[in-house]
Amino acid sequence: MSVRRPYSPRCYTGIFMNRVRFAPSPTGFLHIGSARTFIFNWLYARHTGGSMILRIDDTDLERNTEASLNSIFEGLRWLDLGWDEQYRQSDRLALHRQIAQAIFVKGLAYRDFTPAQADQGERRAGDTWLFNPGMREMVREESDRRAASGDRFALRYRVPREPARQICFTDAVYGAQAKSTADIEDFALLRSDGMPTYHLASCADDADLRISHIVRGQDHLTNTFKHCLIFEATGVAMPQFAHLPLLVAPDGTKLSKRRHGPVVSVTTYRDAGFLPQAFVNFLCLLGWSPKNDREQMTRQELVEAFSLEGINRSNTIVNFKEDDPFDPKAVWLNAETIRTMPVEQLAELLLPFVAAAGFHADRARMVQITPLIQERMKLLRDVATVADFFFVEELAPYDPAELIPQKGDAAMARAALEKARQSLAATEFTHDTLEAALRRASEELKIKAGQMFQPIRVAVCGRKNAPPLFGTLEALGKERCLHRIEKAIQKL
RNA sequence: GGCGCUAUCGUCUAACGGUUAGGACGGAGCCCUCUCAAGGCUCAAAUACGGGUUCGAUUCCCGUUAGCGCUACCA
Repeated sequence: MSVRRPYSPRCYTGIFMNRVRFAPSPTGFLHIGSARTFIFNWLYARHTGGSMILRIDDTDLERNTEASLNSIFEGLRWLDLGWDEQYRQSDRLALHRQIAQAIFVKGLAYRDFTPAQADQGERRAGDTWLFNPGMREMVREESDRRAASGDRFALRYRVPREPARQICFTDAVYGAQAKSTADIEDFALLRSDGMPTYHLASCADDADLRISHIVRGQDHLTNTFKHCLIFEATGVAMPQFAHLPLLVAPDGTKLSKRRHGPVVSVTTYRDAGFLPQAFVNFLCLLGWSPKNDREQMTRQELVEAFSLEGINRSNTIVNFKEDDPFDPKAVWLNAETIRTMPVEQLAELLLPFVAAAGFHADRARMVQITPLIQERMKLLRDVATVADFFFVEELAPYDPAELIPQKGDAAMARAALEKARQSLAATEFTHDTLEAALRRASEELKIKAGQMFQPIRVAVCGRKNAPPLFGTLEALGKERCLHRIEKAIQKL
């Protein structure tokens, strides 16, 4: 968990410094949509030299879980972006109640003693509900008397009616927005258990933390009118809003764990061997573009290129399938990142995946193997399927027919392997000498080089498709290669 | 139902009213090549529909359709 840091000196330089926040509620694992929201906030903060604030919005006591909180921190830590300040809403309840009270005292909110509706299924969607009759108009004396007598109530915002008026704001992404108060219901500020609702807590904290830009999912676009009313009632300046298009599944429905499974969880990508840098790059491209056809970008390039103007307005499909849970673009970006990574660094990252697959390799060994598999991996976990034969003593059983070369037969395979055994036994195991020796051997046998190499490849790797032969032989070492060739000859 | 938002290749997207509608991923093919990759080249693939405005609409306006979001003490 990140330590709460004091304001950096730069923050003292002025009240005009941008302040953005990411405010997840700990009611589930870190969702990729949330991760994208975090990233966009972070990029905006870094691009403008502002501050990034993490605020845990945990006012829903019923649904909060410790596991979920851990998952959020785990996911954010993996993204490796960091933040400047950290808060927890549940530490700030006094502030929320104080703001609610202030709104109530101004007459802009009222007590609603109607019991909470448990039977929402009964309600027909046809009705437009605005407020509970009798509650909005209740005289203050009666309201006070019932409250004093212990009747439970929710505190509701008294949305202006008769005359209704337009609530307006300008969204940095969606442009000018307006909605009549005639279409806004008297939303709750405090629940009957005294806990603040999301709307109240969020606005109170945004105001108190002097958030300058609220960058969040488009599902909040219509909620923003309510938030405008709260900011107005509180008498603070409104922040700027920027709503992000939603991430949806290939069928167009909202991403959800229940329907779409682990593909919506950030840790799934981490565990499969995505690199945070590639994953962040991928998420940035969902609903934002630098408008210059750039796609592969470093973190620094993203910070420099990011702008709210580059954000799109339509929902974005995360293109996963039942049998292939990862968006091909994400996989490609990851593979590109793997390919351009320094060998030592990649080798280091691969070690835990090797261990997770039940193999053993030390750092030096991994550094030796990595160049051979680097451009053959899309995800770090692929090391288990691409390099398995480097890690085992005895190869898993394979079909001896694989040993037979193109346009050849078992006799040719046998001749090639026997020649190889003899030749390799007398050869120094370095790439160039191996190549020279085996090419010479194929010439002596009067067969094509490819017909010579395939039986050897299958003999030492246990399959036809494998890394380049000479480097592989070198990495495997003479003893092991000769042993495997011997076993292959026996199979024929 | 009400209110709001959105609509360019399969997907992510570009195109301050004038382009053969561009790029990327994925797909197909060819080249390279010891297999597989990687790399190079090529191809297929889009402005939801209908009206306007305009000399000219992907672009501006209206409508239709579709999708998404919000909608009584979830966030």
